[in-house]
Amino acid sequence: MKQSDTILKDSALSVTSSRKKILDIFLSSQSALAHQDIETKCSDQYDRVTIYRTLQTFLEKGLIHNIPTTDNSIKYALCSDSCITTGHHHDNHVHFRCDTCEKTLCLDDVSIPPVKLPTGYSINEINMVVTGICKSCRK
Amino acid sequence: MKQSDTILKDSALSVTSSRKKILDIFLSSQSALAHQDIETKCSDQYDRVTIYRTLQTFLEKGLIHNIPTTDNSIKYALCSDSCITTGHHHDNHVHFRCDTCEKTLCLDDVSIPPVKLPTGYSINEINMVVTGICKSCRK
DNA sequence: AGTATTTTGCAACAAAGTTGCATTCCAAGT
DNA sequence: ACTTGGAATGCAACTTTGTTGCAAAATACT
Repeated sequence: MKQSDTILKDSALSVTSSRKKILDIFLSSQSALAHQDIETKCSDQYDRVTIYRTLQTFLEKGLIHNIPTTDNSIKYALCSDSCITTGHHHDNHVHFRCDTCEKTLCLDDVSIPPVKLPTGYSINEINMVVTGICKSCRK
Repeated sequence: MKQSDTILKDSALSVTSSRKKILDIFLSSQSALAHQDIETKCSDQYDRVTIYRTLQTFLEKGLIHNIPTTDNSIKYALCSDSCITTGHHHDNHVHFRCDTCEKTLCLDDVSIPPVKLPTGYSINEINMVVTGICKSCRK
């Protein structure tokens, strides 16, 4: 696993303690995180504004991608390695939200099936979020 | 097209002017609406709180469904006729957000393609949001 | 180490959403 | 049509979430 320092440098970002911390939180998290989650995990170590700006920066640099939700929050998740290194974004995987543990996961191995739209529509991005019960909660 | 009165009664909701108004707004709208849109279209005729509660009620009764977004808002759209009358929810259609006009549409005729998840995951709901350029903006 | 540039924290603000409660409105039965 | 119980609304106050400007601090580069 890459170190946060290296990842930041590779993305042409200066290495600051808040960025490292937030990136580490993502690296060690199994599931997608909302701004609020980050704030909690930082144990109020950093200013709210800093977290907003850091997430914004990470998004712009393609370190993380966001996942649409229906609960007025935005979930963020690390882009996979290939996604980071190539620079070009292709979040072609399905997202899963568990109704039980309420975690949102990237199913990196499940790619979004093709869909055919009526004539006249051109496709830029496709997002697929599946809800249900996840593997861990199923047991 | 059903009258708002009838729809409300069919859903066992008492008929009030705010509910009728909000339902009418949905009935006459081509695209999905956010809370803010409703507020604007009501021209401040009703309290913000009333709109929140009305949308909540409509959601619970299955009159409308919500569409996930990545911009910290929730879009709501009318459920299709069959969806309303049967009572049982099956928003099996694809949503489209136009990057140009920024409207979000229900593509009622486009159903979500099946997706296969790894063993252990059970599916409850699937949401698919496609972004791109819509028919009207394409011209 | 010194310095230009970025990043951060603070303060103040704006917007979005929630809650409790008194008042008003609706619908069901007479 | 009138009454009345229960539901819906509006208001006020509040919490949470997100934004902006600016001074202070940290970073990267020579």
